[in-house]
Amino acid sequence: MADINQLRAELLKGLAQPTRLKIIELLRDGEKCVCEIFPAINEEQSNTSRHLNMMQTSGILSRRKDGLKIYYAIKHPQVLEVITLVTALIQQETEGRHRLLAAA
Amino acid sequence: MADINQLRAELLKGLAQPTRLKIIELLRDGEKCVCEIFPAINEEQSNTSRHLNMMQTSGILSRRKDGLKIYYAIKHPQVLEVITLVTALIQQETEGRHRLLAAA
DNA sequence: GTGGTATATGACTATTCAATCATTTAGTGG
DNA sequence: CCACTAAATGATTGAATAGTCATATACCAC
Repeated sequence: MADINQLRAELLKGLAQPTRLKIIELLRDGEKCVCEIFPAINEEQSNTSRHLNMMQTSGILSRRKDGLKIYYAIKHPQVLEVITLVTALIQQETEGRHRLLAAA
Repeated sequence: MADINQLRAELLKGLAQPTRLKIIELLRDGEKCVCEIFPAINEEQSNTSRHLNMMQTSGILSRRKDGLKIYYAIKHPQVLEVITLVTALIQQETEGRHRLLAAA
């Protein structure tokens, strides 16, 4: 019996990192190769490659080979929905804190 | 200008851990005190306390004091929606892998 | 074949994280 | 005051993580 929370945690860990979130944002408008991604997010090629590989393994990204280049893309639209929800959550939190500050 | 991806990553990190996900599952049916939570998830009191504190700080849980006891609860329903999405994602992934295996 | 470009990987470092045990703090009731 | 219960915290350990640099691998064109 695979521990569902273990699987959930692994998937979520794939999203819970700023560099990886930057990559996902970049891939919103379609697949890109590594050579496009790493300059766009201003990270080392090797570091970018590791993050991409990690997200592909955990099912967040898909990978397509075309000659020399390897194209990565967001595999499931739900990933973007998760980010939307998280963003809304942060906004609510921020508003809550502002309300507290204003009341103080 | 606060880095939105930094904030998103911090929030997601609060969810991306099996013990914390177990706690969230437990809190689905309402607030519980630490003394109820740690035996239910079979973790040390101190470890449970750290996770609870961490999730409260990152805005995932709310905290209420009542005498000796401290009650934690899920603060925003979106947290549960995120978990629902992630679960659906995992299911799709698992199905995809089964299809590949069947085809092989 | 050579040379060049794209990606992945090995080795390493510094940091963060989860967990444990012992202790402390805070609240309750006698 | 004391004894007791609930929760948090200091100190520590081992494992995981993100990042870097150098190198290896894979593919293409000549």
